[in-house]
Amino acid sequence: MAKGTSLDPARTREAILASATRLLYERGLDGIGVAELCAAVGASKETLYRHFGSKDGLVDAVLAARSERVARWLADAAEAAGPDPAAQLAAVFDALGNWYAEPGFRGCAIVNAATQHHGDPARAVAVRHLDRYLDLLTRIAQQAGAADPSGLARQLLILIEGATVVADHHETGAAAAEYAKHAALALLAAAAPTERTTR
Amino acid sequence: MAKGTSLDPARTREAILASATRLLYERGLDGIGVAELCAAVGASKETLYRHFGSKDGLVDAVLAARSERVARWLADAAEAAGPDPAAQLAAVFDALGNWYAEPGFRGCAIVNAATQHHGDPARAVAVRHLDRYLDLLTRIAQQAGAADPSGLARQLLILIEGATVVADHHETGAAAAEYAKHAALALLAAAAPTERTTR
DNA sequence: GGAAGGTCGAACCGACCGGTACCATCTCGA
DNA sequence: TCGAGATGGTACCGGTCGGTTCGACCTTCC
Repeated sequence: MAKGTSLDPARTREAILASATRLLYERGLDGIGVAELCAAVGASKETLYRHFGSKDGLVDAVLAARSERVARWLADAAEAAGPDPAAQLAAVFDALGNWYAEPGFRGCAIVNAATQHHGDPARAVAVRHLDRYLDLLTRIAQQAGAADPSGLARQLLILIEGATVVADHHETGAAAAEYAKHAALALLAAAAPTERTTR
Repeated sequence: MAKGTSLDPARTREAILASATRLLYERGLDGIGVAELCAAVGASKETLYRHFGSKDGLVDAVLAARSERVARWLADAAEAAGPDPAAQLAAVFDALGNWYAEPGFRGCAIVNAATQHHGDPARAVAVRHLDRYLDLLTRIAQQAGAADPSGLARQLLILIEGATVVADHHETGAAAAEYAKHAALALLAAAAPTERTTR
């Protein structure tokens, strides 16, 4: 990018955001400095600091955008599986499995960030992120006619996060997602003994 | 500790190890420097570097010792519950729940370390740590007469790690452990339909 | 044409990092 | 009594960090 070649300040902001999202995920929040971040995106530090105020501000923006994107991606995967709750749940874990198998997979960026910067505001983003997951899972549990949709959703959330951790630190590829999927379907079947959906 | 007051070099090493274990867990691997670490334990940097060679060497020693301690703690909890596999599994998650409820709980130190320093050797320690968990869980699954003990153990591992993550980043206290325990017992019952153990 | 504003590139700042070197001090065993 | 060894304290090193500032440049709009 040439010196004053700015088609749009918003465009610059998005370019920084996209590059930072990738690099902060690959290297960790403390694994890359502002200087290198700027060099990678081709922006100057002044530009970055005018758009985001500080490195923490940039991290916040990255995490918030990523949380929203990931939650929508999972919800779309569930919706695309049709009306059957079991199929929706299977689709969620299949989507997770594809994610785990991607070459650059490093666990959940939001959870990782909350682990690295254990205080605020990364923690708040993580809580909100898991709440988004719970919303989706609770909806599926309700559609399945579970006796305790909220409780089942929390169990399913534990399976999702556990599979993500195990896929990152122990298994390779989608194996963890497969185990978690079978566990999730077993729990769903046990919680909603009737075969038909509530409708 | 006064200047030359050294009862035993091994004692000094253990003191550094204990203090570093606590502080590195509370603040994160990159959240505390060698200087502050030394000040906290009352040792000089020269002493620390003579015992551990480098900060990474200290971290390795801390993680290895912690992994062994935690694995033994969980195995003891299971053993203390008697011969019934379901009771052993319940005891494991109850122990986890007590851990989650402790004031300074910050997730699994080994997994956190592997997340922060994603490369070696923290990753190797994490793999070994999860293998220790798998050993215990496989043993329980076998005693329960599960058709696929290894597969069930992997599902249970996912529940443990998921509960730990959720307890750290979303729930408070032992709630996550309770949900995970009920899920684990349901999976165990489904995998080993006969009520009696294989013996 | 000219002012305004976004941008790059680089220099710079103070703080902190991991790691090394040196020395006075203390304990212990010969 | 005296030397050997472990230690605490301190100063220091090169490097990197997040963040600020400044000047030159380019584009856009009036």
